[in-house]
Order: sequence, then structure tokens, then C-alpha cells
Amino acid sequence: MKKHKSHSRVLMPFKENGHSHKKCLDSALITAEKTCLARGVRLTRLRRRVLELVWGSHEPVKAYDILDKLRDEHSGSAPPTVYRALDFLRAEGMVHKIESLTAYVGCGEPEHRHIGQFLICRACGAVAEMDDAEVRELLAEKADTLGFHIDREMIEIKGLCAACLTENI
Amino acid sequence: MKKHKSHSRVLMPFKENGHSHKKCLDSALITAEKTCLARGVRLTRLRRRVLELVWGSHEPVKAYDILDKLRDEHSGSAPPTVYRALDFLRAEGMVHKIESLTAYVGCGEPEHRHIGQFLICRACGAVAEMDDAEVRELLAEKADTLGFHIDREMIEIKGLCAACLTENI
DNA sequence: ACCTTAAATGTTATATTATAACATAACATT
DNA sequence: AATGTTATGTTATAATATAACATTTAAGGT
Repeated sequence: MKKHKSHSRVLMPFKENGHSHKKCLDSALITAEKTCLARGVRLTRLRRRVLELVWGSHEPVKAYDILDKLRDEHSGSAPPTVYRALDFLRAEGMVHKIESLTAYVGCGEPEHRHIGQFLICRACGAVAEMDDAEVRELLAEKADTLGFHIDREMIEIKGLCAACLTENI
Repeated sequence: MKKHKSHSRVLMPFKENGHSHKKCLDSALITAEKTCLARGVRLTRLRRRVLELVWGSHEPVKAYDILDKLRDEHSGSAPPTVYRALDFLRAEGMVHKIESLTAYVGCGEPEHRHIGQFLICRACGAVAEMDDAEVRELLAEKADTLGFHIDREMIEIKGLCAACLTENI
């Protein structure tokens, strides 16, 4: 079995000028639907709606902000409504939790399960996701020298994105 | 100015057989006292006590567990008592917050400020801290290709430590 | 179509984590 | 001792998350 060279991939880039978020959102929803269908799991209306709300922007969204919107639409919504949907979406890799912000962000590539590396702009709040094999390999190597076996990594990097760097001179 | 080769350093290793935690704790407290003195900041009795409680083990400690112990000793303790002490200790680099566990752990090397990479054993709960320049450099490089400027990284890795790997065969 | 079962959602209550806001006490300097 | 600053006390509440049980909805077999 040939192992292809591992690339640095950007799953969800920072939005550029002219970013059509409507298209971005639509495509995320379509991918989610296809992926759920293929996996035989159910993207119910509620789950779809929560995913839509998470994808409302490229900024991480708080669970209770989602809840507020759900309540506007359906008075029976309560914290478990949101957390169950988020649990499902996270389990299916469609949403990631940004631990350092206790907030949730859509995943740009849910088809194959992974946990990426997040770049969080402290100025505009946007989050980009990388899935870099070199980083993963280096960490595995380092952990290995301590005899540690990695199951799961969480990498959240804060700083300034290119656009905000330019603006703030 | 000569730039020395960057090494992978383990600030706080996983405890080995025969680990004397008393010595470990004492040395952490002495280092903290020295460091605070040198910096002209005050390691008050309360702050020292909170640091001691955080250093009670190599497992991350929850804020409200610290609070419970403080209340045993002094009825006037309340959430702000703990969080203020933790804020101070974190600002001085003596304690790190493990975001993915919302828990706090002592830093093995508070003299110079840094944020390390944490290895968290899912079996025994212990946390080790690395401060690996290669990892930092690689991430900086990757971020740079996206035009992103890093301020601060959070790296939390979950898995099995050497001891638990052996035990669980 | 009907029944059964499993999965999803509704509902109420509560646990856990963290901060706001203002009062008082301790400490350091003059 | 008077003063300003830093630390702590105190009360209240905000923000995040889960437990436990009831009801509804969907899926698969007959």
C-alpha cells in the first residue's frame, strides 16, 4: 500500500474579500446531507437547523446563542435541545468545539473524520482550520520519546489573521 | 547574538515509580516564592495555599474542588477567592489552565514565562508538560504560509502515558 | 396497514464553571 | 497617623452543561 506524501491542507481558510457566505453555507449543508445519507445517520430538521446556525459565520458560535435563536422559532427548545444536536454534529465531525472559547464552529471537511488545528483571529474572531500532517507527525514523534501514545490532539492558536494584520498596520 | 539550538524540553514529566510528591511539591513552592520575590509580586498566604492545592497531584484540579478545601479552612471562601488566586498564579505562569478539562495544573518551570504543550493521560489523568521549540517553530511556519501571526498557542494532547500503556498491555 | 422497537425530542430540574459589583481589610509609603 | 493601592470578603448572578424521565417520531418486520 503506497503512502502518499502528507500535505498541509487548509480545510477552512479565512474568508477573503468577496467571500459569498451564502454559497459557503449552502455547500456545507449539502455536504452534511450527503455525508449523513452515506453513513446512514439522520440529519433531522433540528440538527440541520443547528448546523445552519453554527455555519452562520466563520466565527465560533456559543451554545446559548444557538438556543436563543431556536427559542424564537420553537418555544419548546431548551439546553438539551442544543447540546444533543451539537453532540451529534460533533460526533459526525460536522462541527468542532473550540475549547478555549467554549464555542462551536463548522467543519470544512466532515467527510473524513479528523481533528484539525485551529487558527483563531483575536481581532475579527474568525477561525480557520488546518489539518497538517507534518504537525501531527512531529507531535507524535515528540510524544513517542516520552513513551506517550496520542489518541487525540487539540490545537488552538490565537493571533491575527492576514486581513487584520494589514488593517492594524 | 548567538541563537542556541532549540531543544525539546520536558518541563514536567510523568511521575515515575518512586516519585516523591512531597519533594516535588516543596520544590514547586520554593521556586514560586523565589520567583515572586524576584518579580516583586506577592505570593500571599491564600495564593500560596491555592498553589499548594493545585500541586497536590499531577492531575489537573478543578476550581470548585480547590474551593471546597478552602472552605474547610476558612468559611469566608467563595468562588472569587479561588478564581482571583488562580488568575494571579496563571498570570505569573505558576499554574496553567487545561482548557479541555476546565481544570488547573501546576507549572514545572514558572521562572520563565511560556505556554507549553500538554500531554494528558486518559487512564491515570496525569498531565505532563513539554515546551518544544520545534513544534512551536513548525506551527509558526505553517501559520505564516496563511499570513497568520501567532500570539499564543494551546496544545492539549490526550492519550496514554507510558506507565498506563504498559499496564493495559 | 399495524405493531414493535429504537431513536429523537420535549420537559423540568439541577450541576458546574465563572464573573460582576461593591464593601472591607491589609500593606506600603510618606 | 494619613493616604493610596492591592488583596480579600461578600452577595448575587451569569454562562455553560448534564441528569432524569416523559413523549413523540421514524424504521423495520409481519
